[in-house]
Amino acid sequence: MTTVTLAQVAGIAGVSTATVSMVLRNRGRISQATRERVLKALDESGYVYNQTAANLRNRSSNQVGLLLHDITNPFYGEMTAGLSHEMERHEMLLFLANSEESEERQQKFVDSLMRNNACGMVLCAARETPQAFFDGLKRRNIPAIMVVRPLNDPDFDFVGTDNFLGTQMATAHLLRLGHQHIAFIGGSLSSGTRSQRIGGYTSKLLENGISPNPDWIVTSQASQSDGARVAEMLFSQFPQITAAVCYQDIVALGVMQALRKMGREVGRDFALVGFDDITEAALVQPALTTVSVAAKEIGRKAGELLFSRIQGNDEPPKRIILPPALVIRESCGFRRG
Amino acid sequence: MTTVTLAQVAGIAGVSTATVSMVLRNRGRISQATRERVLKALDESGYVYNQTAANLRNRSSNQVGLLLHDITNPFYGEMTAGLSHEMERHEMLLFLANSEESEERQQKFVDSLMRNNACGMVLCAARETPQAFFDGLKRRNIPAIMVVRPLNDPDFDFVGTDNFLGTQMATAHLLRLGHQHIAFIGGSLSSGTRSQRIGGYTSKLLENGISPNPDWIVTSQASQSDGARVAEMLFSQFPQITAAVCYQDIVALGVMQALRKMGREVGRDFALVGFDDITEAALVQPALTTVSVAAKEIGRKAGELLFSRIQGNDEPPKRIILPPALVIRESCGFRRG
DNA sequence: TTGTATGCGTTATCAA
DNA sequence: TTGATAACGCATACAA
Repeated sequence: MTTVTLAQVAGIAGVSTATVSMVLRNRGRISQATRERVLKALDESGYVYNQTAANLRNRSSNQVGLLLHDITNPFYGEMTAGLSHEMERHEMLLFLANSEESEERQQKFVDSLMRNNACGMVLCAARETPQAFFDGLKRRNIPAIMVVRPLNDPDFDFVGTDNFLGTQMATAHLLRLGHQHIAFIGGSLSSGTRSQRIGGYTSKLLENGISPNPDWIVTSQASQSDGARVAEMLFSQFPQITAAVCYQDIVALGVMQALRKMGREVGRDFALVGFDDITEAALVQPALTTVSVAAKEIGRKAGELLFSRIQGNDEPPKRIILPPALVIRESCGFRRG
Repeated sequence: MTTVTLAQVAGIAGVSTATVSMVLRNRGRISQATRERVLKALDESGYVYNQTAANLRNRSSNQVGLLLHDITNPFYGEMTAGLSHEMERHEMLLFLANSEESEERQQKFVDSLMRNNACGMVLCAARETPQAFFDGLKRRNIPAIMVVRPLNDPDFDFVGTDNFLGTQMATAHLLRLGHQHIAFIGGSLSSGTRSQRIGGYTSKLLENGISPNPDWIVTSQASQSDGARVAEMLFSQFPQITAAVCYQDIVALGVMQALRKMGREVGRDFALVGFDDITEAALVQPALTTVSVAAKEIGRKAGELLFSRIQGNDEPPKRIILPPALVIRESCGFRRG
């Protein structure tokens, strides 16, 4: 399979490379006759456009990067689908990398993007990413959109959800149903997202004259099993708790498991709200009431914004905060006495 | 941010571009003195290697593509993580695209990969992909590994799981527990994966002197609700059925629902086995016995194989079939009378 | 409307 | 051990 070049096509069509190039990109004025001749030669030769050469010549590219910390998390799967769809619309290619929360892998990916002349990126940075990483990014002067994980640095565009409002809605829902003893379960101490979610939870409690009990706010890893473990400890120590707002759906699923094991029935003896609205939330029994954050939409919006930046949009950094929605299913049951 | 080139670095170091290039890639013999001088210049200048130019010059690239039909499916998320990890080990970049089962999007992605001079790809093709697509791929003569969805074309490498063995194991398990009336529920008629799974089921029945009953093999969409619908019809017509092998866990969950509604208790009156080992399988009550497929491992193996092909390995096409594992939980109960 | 010639940033071949 | 220089395949001034 020898590679066919513009020059060879030009040879076949009996024109110059400039002409072929112009036909290819619909630029300049080409007579109908030669255009057809070129098109024919293009077709016959089995020519494949060499984007690499064009990129080098143009000092540009049509490749963007997406850095995630955990692609196996269904939430990010959804988000990726949204971004991917948006990028395809603009004929751009998407590089994917999974940092697995490693700062080193993350840095390697970004360096690789730079070497490959990517024209932009969407990042959900690893948890303990040092500021130096972001400073480096700014120096590079390449469009970069941060997603999902809240970031202090005001110099970056950001697309995410309103975590604070989300848990406010969840907590309000539980309060409306008559619950007074509401726990908050999940997330890790160093998570900014978690801070915001706890903020929504505590503020709504206080609004209703309930002072939050620090013992009822517990951390957990992002897994079902750890959610179960943590919940079991919590509920055996504080049996008076009748409801919980969970940091994530995955954790909520674990909490469900623990409650069942302890002989308590979710939806009757206990009310549970999750966060994320992953697919499983609708599938478990009882179906999980949760806060939906439109992961796909985050991806789409990030893609849209990134594309506009690549096109040269130099407005000041934006923060796009998508409103969450409470999806009421069965895990909170009905109003209590 | 003006881009620094090799030539500029060479200028600073007072050497030629050839020398800088050699230092950069540790090729040729360079004296310690000049090497250090070049390294220093490289560092001071903030030089960024231009992979695009190198690729053009070398007629090569370090970019591979991954085509999926549904990245939001957690199974493919896992697989992607496995592949991504493997690619990173080899300093390769991974392009991702989501066909959403559209043949057109799929073709566009592959074309785009060709234009961008990708050096290989991993594909899980859309369901109704015409043979022409695969033929086109072969003509391109670019390493392509097929994954997960079984393919008839023997010219491609394939990595997937042993669907046949999986349902054999599931069926054998039910037979061991004393069941004689075993149904097969789920999957769509056009699915090759389903054919294999049905093969495992029927062959194991026959091995045990039971002739499969076509009426007990029913299709279903990949949703809980359709699984429930289909199961209800089946069981009300054939109440003698005491066990079922399901095409997918999602379907099995629906079957559970139907059984419950009909007053039959899974794990006591009925034995159920799923396929996939999705997260919910461990969660439902009773927990679902299922066939587990190592998605991450499929990704890893596909990456390994792809890399070897890129390196020039031209052995005949391989079929890597990873063994599934039966995960025994509670949905089959214990041995029957 | 079309052709000529040059450069994008590397690498590799040859000389020196 | 190092330097000059010609590709790699395309795009675009500029000339014709």
